[in-house]
Amino acid sequence: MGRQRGRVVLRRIEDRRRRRICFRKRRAGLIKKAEELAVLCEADVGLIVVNPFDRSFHCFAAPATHAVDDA
Amino acid sequence: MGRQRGRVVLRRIEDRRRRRICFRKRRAGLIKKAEELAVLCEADVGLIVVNPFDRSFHCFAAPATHAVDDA
DNA sequence: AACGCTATACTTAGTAG
DNA sequence: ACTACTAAGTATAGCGT
Repeated sequence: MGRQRGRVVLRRIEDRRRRRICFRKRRAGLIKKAEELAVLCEADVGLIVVNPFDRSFHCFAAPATHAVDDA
Repeated sequence: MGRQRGRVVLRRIEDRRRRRICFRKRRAGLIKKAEELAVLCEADVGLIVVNPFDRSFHCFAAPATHAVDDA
């Protein structure tokens, strides 16, 4: 079980089912990384990912998670 | 050498120098992940990261890397 | 089709130059 | 302060459920 040997080839995944699964997993990973960058380094990060299967989209904006100094 | 033991704590890095180094490394990693998601899954991805140290920013838009069917 | 597992690949915190 | 190295942590491809 587990992953097979071999590097990830940077090319469109032709098989629709595998592409869909990969999308779901990597979108989650990307959003997590964006949140981490924003928190760890106090950076403003904006991210939008469009789901190619149903055209819905996920949006992430880091500034909202910062403490706002509006004194 | 190498990394010390311990999980990454999701909290602002207080030391400025370490925060700066972390920012550069993680921004590069995040952009790479965004590109991979776009190519592998043919998804539209938009990303903007503002450098908290000089307010410059990096922008990434995935649709530009897709083959555009404008026939 | 979505969720859990896990072997393997990838990222990165700290160090050295 | 940038580049390179590398140990250790993290993400994920393929499989099973």
